[in-house]
Amino acid sequence: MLFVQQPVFLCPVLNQFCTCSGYCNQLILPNNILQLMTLSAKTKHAVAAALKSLLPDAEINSDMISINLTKPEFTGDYTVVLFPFVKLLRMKPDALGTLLGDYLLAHTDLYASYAIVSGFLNLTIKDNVWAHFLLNNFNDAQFGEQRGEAERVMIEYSSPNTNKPLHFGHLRNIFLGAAVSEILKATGNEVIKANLINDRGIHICKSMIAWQHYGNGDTPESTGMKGDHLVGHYYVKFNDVYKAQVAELIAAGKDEKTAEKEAPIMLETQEMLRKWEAGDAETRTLWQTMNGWVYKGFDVTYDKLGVSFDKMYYESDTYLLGKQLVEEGLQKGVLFKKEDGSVWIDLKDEGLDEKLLLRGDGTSVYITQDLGTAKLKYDQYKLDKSVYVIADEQNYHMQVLKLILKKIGEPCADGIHHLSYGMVELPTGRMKSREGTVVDADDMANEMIALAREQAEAAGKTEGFTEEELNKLYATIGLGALKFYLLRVDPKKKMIFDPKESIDLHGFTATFIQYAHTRICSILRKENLPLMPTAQHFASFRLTEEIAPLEKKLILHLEQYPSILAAAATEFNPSELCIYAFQLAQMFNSFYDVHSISKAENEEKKQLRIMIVVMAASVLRHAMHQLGIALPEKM
RNA sequence: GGUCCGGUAGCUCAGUUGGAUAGAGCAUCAGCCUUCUAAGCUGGGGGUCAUUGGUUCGAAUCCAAUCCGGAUCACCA
Repeated sequence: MLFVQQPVFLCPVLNQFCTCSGYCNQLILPNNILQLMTLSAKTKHAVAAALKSLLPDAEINSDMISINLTKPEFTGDYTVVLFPFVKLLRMKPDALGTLLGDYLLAHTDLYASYAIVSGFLNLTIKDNVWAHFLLNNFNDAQFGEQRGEAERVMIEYSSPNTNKPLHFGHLRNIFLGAAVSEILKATGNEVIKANLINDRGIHICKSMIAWQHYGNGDTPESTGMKGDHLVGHYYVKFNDVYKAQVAELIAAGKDEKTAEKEAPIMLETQEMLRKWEAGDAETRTLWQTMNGWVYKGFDVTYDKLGVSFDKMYYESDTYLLGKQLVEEGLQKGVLFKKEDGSVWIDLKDEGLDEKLLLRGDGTSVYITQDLGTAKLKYDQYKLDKSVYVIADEQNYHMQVLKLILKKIGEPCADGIHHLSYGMVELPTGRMKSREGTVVDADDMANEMIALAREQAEAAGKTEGFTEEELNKLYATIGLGALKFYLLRVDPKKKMIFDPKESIDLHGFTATFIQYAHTRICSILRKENLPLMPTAQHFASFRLTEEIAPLEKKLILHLEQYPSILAAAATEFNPSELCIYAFQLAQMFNSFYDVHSISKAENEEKKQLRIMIVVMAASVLRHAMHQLGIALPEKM
């Protein structure tokens, strides 16, 4: 089995870390090293070595060598941009290109031909290099994965409040966190998936108060409602009552601020929070009961979405942490105390403001507990990295958090990374659960599954399935479409979702990719082959004919997968895999339309094409698996 | 007001450290099912890359200014 290694060798030609293992001074690399490098990397090395040999005096650094995929309208596979050298070497692009092209052809075994078009050297890779690549990798289910120095990474995501059900915006967070976890695992890291539940505070008490007053003893069992939805219902109820009371007080002559402070239900809620903090038995029991309902509801949703966690943190356990860190900071002189006893940090030198860390009465604020939790995580797991999947509205908060830890001298500071994502908005603006303008996560999932059913039935695709198989299939398609829809966009961009328009099952979607996969499965069934045929099946394969353009396009794209996966990992960006997989499926569909496998021109073509589609299906499965999307064999 | 993020086709989005004539999907129009699954394929129309200036062989990409949208700057969480 072949794995792309972590770049750990300092390459003498490129003067940077890469996979060449230091062999690249020699133009012909040892076979075992060659196999580990992508053709793009090999080409970069070959060009570097060629320039060094041809023009030993020229000062050429690796940044100047830019290797791109050749644009489809030109002949070639990889393109070397010649302009950066032109000025330095005082040579015309064509002359340099010829020199370089001839040298590469004479001294390496990779290129069949070259062409120079207005300053670009287009290199065509030999067909047998592609054939080798296929034979070596076509049935490697782990193609693209890395086994390097693993880092231990915690990824915190989801992190819900226990006063309402999950909504569409949470789904983006959950899918991002789950996908990034898988991507980091596939690139050689040890991943701990964590969920920090916000289970206490005034907002939790709001649903509790409303339930006490208006709940009539309702339970999930008595009403048949999912626990999180039942509790969420009373959260909305609280706000309705609160608004009415405030309006009443204003009508009675109070100003708005006073009215908001003095609304009876708000006073009751604050009293309840005080009782909770004092450990009042009755309050705690109610709190546990209602949170229990919510957790049961969340479990159902997480289970349906196919996500899980390795470690749960509860804010009721962690909210008192962090005070000790503040003490340390005071002793070190990093923090200071104001006259009223409150503790602050001065971040003006960093372009920020002063920030409060402890109130005058010694109680914590939001960021205090986050400081403590960051340290707790680090101490428990000795993390190299700690990733927080949190919406971009908290960019400032996370920046301050990291800065404070750094100033206090906590070792956990360096590993903290905020995976910031844009909010999902409705055409009318932000979703507000208080106002009931949310798209519920459970509803959304169910609607997507129903849509999958509707479209399958309309297309007459239900034959040959049992009812059970169909239900499973609709879930795979519907949830796949939902995940893909939320993951295909660059995380940092905000999204607008219009509930009136359903999520599409055509075009740039998971369904499109799933469909391409089922077509490949269908081909293999017809050929009586398993999804992963053995290498022996192709033992007699010899390439004698030219590889057709649509065949080559697929092979070339497959060869890119390891670098795409690696980029998705370093940038914490699953959307790169979405785009990659969609393009691969697209290329397959075009290929499929033109080249038959069952009726291939000859046995050689048949074998070549089978290797291509087997590998395409395998890479599609791998890429989609990272996103939590399954690919059915039939649909 | 300070800081940060964004502005690319009617809509939703791609566009690697600056590279060739700015690309997909949706929508729209025109074709393609006796042939491995048409949830598919092929083609057409559709662009002042917010604006202006700069940097250079070359700018959607880098710099500056301006305009528009959003987030944030609490002894809330």
